[in-house]
Amino acid sequence: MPPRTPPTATASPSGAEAELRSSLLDWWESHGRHDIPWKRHPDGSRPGPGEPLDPFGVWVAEVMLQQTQLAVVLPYWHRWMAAFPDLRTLAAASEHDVLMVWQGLGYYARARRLHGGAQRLVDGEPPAPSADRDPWPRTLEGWMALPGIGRSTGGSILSSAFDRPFAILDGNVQRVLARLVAHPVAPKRQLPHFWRLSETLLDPQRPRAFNQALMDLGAGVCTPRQPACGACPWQPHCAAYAAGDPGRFPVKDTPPPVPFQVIGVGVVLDAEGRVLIDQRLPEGLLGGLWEFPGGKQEPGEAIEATIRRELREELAIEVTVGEELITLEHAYSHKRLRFVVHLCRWLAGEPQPLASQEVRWVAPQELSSYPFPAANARIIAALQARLAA
DNA sequence: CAGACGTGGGA
DNA sequence: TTCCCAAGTCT
Repeated sequence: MPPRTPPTATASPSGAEAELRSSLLDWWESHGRHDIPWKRHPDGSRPGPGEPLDPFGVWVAEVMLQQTQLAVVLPYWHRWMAAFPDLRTLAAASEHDVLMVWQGLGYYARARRLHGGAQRLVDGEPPAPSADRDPWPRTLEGWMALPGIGRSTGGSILSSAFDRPFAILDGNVQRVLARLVAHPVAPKRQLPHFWRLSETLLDPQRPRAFNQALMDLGAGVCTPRQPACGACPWQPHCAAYAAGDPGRFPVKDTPPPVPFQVIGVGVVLDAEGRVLIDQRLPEGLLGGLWEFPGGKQEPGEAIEATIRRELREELAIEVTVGEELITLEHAYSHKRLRFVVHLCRWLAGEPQPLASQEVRWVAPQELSSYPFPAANARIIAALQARLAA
């Protein structure tokens, strides 16, 4: 039987919304994710309507979840909460320790902003007569004033931690709503429209459950490819389903081409067998992480010459470029790189941080106490294997 | 507004 | 293999 309800979630008054809310929440009760640790009390019980959850755990989770799937976040969240169980612990931590725990999760500005936000919240507390003053914002403006918190993450935190009625608009919600109304334009081009839609649908009586249900629907049923429309509580109301091709929505813009570059990397060893690493500048790509030095190959340049030149320009050292250790390719969101890594022998010059925050000679077994990006972790593995042989 | 900003998983 | 993309924010 074809869908009977036209795509009028926005236009029609409360009747259609009530049906959408109740059908979604009924579905969620039996098919949603109810085992998410930051959405439960410390004793494991589910929070009742209006009951607050630990805002710190929710905040950490929602930042980790930006552009990152739940399954990837879970182990990081557990490690993070073990290392920094509360706001004050995080605020007092060093950026080095913060990046160590975040290492491998990507988008490292999130970690720096979370750290900075914690320090701001702690500093914002008045000096101490009441040591247990609640530092947590209760308004969207309050959360969005923190670094790394936009409207969607702010709404997620307020609805999740405090069960307050604030809408969300992540990728899941954009996709679900775009299909529900068969929207003909890419959501990112008309965000205000989608925000209004999300706000209109939000159940003001159960905002925490509704928002979570919407995300669970997008993550598990209304998936990007091959949505499971047969399992969807909104199938009778879905304009994309009625149109016969839900996979056509949301409409997407053509992505820009990603540039490709070859990077020459030197694993420089001195006479004592120590290896040279540098800490990247605090902002930008992989900001604050450590790495093996190197740089872009220029047109017509041999890779050994690239490595010699980059180490001269960025560290003011002279090296002999030896055998290849490993070559690996790595795709970032906006570029693809091939790292050609050679073992090098240090010849002369005290290393200077000309293009980095700091340079340091370390024993190979000490590398595990520095935060490295994923591509460099593979270089470390190759180095350890080589040294063991 | 368009581009920067990571990584791992799935088809 | 290659491509897509996932619980976005900042500039």
